[in-house]
Amino acid sequence: MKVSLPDKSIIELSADATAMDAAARIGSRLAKAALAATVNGQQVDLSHPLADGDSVAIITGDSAEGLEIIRHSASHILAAAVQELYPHTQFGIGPAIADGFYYDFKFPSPISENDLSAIEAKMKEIIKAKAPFERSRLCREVAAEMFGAQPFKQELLAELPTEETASYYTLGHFTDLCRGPHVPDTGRIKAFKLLSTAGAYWRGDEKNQMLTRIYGTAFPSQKLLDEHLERLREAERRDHRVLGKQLDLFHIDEEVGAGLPLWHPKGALIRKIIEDFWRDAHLASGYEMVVIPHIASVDLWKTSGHWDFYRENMYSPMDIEGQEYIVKPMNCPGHIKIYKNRTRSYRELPIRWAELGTVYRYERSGVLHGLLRVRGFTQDDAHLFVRPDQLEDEIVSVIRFVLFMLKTFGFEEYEVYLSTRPEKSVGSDEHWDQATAALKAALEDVGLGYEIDPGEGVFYGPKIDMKIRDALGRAWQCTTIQVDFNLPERFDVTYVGEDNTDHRPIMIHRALLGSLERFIGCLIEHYAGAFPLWLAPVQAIILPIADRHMDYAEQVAARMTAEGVRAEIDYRKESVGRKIRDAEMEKVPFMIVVGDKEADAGNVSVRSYAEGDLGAMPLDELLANLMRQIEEKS
RNA sequence: GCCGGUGUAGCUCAGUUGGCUAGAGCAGCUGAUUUGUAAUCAGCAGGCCACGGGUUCGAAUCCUGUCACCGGCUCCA
Repeated sequence: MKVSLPDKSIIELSADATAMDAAARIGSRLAKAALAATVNGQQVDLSHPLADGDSVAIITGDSAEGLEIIRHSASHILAAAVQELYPHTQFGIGPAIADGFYYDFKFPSPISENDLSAIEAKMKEIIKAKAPFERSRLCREVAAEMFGAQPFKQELLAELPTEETASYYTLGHFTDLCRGPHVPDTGRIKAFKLLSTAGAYWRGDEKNQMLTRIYGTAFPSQKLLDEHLERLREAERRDHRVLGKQLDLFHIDEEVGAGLPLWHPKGALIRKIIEDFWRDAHLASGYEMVVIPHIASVDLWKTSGHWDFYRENMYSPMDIEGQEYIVKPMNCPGHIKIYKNRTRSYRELPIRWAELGTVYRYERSGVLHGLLRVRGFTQDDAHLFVRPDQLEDEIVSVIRFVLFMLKTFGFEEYEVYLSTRPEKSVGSDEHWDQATAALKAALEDVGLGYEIDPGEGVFYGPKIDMKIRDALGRAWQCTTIQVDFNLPERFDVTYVGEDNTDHRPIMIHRALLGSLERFIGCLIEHYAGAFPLWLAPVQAIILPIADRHMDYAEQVAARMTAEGVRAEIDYRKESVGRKIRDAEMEKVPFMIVVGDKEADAGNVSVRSYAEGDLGAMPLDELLANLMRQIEEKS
C-alpha cells in the first residue's frame, strides 16, 4: 500500500504495516524518536495499522503534541506505580497540562510530599522495564466489571455515549479508560519528576469529595527537564513576596489581618509614581476624578443588587446609630449617586469618572496570596455613562487605553477573555445580548484575539477580562471592562435627550490595571524587582569613597534632586565594594561613585545595575541620560 | 472554605531517640579602619521556640485546639 507523508512524498509499505513501520521506512533515527503518529489528522499509537492512501505524520518529543503524549504517558506510569505501592487506591483522572501532568487519587490513607520519592523510584522501575502500553477496546459491561471497586472510573464510564466502545490502555496491572495515544513502551519516558501534592475536588466541583492530586512533569531529555527545574527555581527568586521583603516594599501583618497589606515607604513610593502616571493619563484622556466614602448605608447596596447577588463577598454590616452601613466592595453605586445628583443632558455624555477606589471583599482564607489576592485593595476604577450610540466607540477607546497602559509597564503578553452571563445575575436577556455583542464588536474592531469564558460575567453584565501571568506562570486577571444596562435601571439613571424626554444611559465599568495591589505584585515579578528607572524608588545612589568626598557627594545629590531624580547618598563608613554590593542587592538602577578623581575633574563615575561599570562622565551627561530614560519610561 | 505541609532572633536557617543556660550567618548597636566597582575587622546586644490547652520528673521536640503562612482545589481584581 501507499501512504503519504507531510512533505507530500509517498512511501510504499507492506499491506499489514503500522505507523511504526512507516517511521522505520523513513529512517532508523526517526523510528527511535517516534512516540506516536498522526494518521489522517487523528493522533494514534505507533501500533496503529495503516490503510492504503493514509496520510501519515510521525510525532516525536520535539513537538508540542509529542511532549503532551510523553506527559500523558508519564501520568499513567504514575498511576501504575501508585497502584503497586498503595493497592486500595481509587483512581480519578490524569491528564497532561501546560507544564507537566497530574493524576488524582483517593488514597486509602493520606500521603504527603515525603512519599513522592518512593513513588518516583517505583516509576523508574516501570520505565526501566520498558513495559508496553497496550490498547484495547472493550464493551461497556466488560469494562464495568473490570473497574469493579473504582467508583470514579465507573462514573466516567457511565457517562460515555452508549454507541461508543471506549478504548483502554493497560500498563502492567493498571488499566485506564483512555483515548490515547500513548508512547509504545515506558522506556520512552527519558526524564520526569514528581513535584508536589495537592487537594483537588473530583471533577473540580467543591460539592464533590476531595482527592489527592500528584503533580509532575516530564521531558524528552534530562537536559530539558533540568532546564525546566532551573526555570522554576528562577521563578521562586522572582516571587513578589520574597522580593517585597528583600526590597522593603510591603508586608502583611498577622495582627493587622490576613490579606491586608501594609505599604512601606519604598513600596508606597512606587505606588505613588504609578498613581500619578495613572491620574495624568486619565485626565489627558477625557476622564474626571471623583471620590466617594468607604462605607455606605445598606440601602444603597439593596438598590444596586449587591445585597442580593454579591453578599457572600461583602463584610457584615456595622451599626451606626441604629442604621446599617457596609464597607464598599465596589465603587459603582457611589459614582452613580454623583451622576444622579442633578439632571444630566445628552450633551454631557459620555461622562467618564475615574477613581483609585479602595474596596474590601471577603475572600476565603485559602485563596489569599501575597499582593495578588487580598481582602482590601484599590481598584483603578472608572465608570462611563454613555448613550447607546456611543457605546461601541467608548469600549474601543477603553481597550486602546488598556493596551497603552500595559505596554507602558512592559507587559506585551496577556490573555483576553469575553465572559458571558452567569447563573446568579440580574437583567433581561435582551440587554445581556446587546451588551455582549457590543464587547465582541469592540474586540473585533481593535483586532484583539480572545476566548469566550462562559458564565463568568459579573451579576450585572458581561465583561472583557485580560490576564497577565506571574513568575510561576499563574494567570491573574487584571484588566476588566464591563458593559452594564442593569445598574442604570435599578438606580433609574437618566439623561435628557435631544427630544426633551428621559433616556437611559449605559454604563461601562472598567479597571485597567485591575487593582494596584495585584498589578504591583505582577509588576515586581515581571521586572524581578529591578524596576525601570521611572518606577525605581531610588533611582541613583551616590557612593563617596571616603569621608572627605561627602561635600562633593552632596553637591552631586543636590544637583540630581533639583532635576527631579530620586538620589540618595550612602553615608556609611564602609568600603566602596561594600556600598556597591548593597546597592546591587537593592537593585538601584544607577550607582554613582565619587572620589578624588571625580571631585577634581567635576565629573562622576557611573555604574548601572543593568550594564555594570560605565566609567567616568560629566554629571550633565549622566543627568541628560537619566532624564531621557525617565521621560521614555524605558 | 477544603486537602496536604510549615511556623525557632528583624532576615535565612541549625537544633539528634523528649534532657545542660536554644545555636549560626546576615542585618542592628559600639569601637577601630578612610577604603576605587558585589561583603574590612573586633566586640556587644538580640528569642513567650506562632498562640492556647494537655501528656511527662522534664516539651522547641509528643498530643490537641486556634491563628497565620506555603502548594493546590474551589472562588476572584
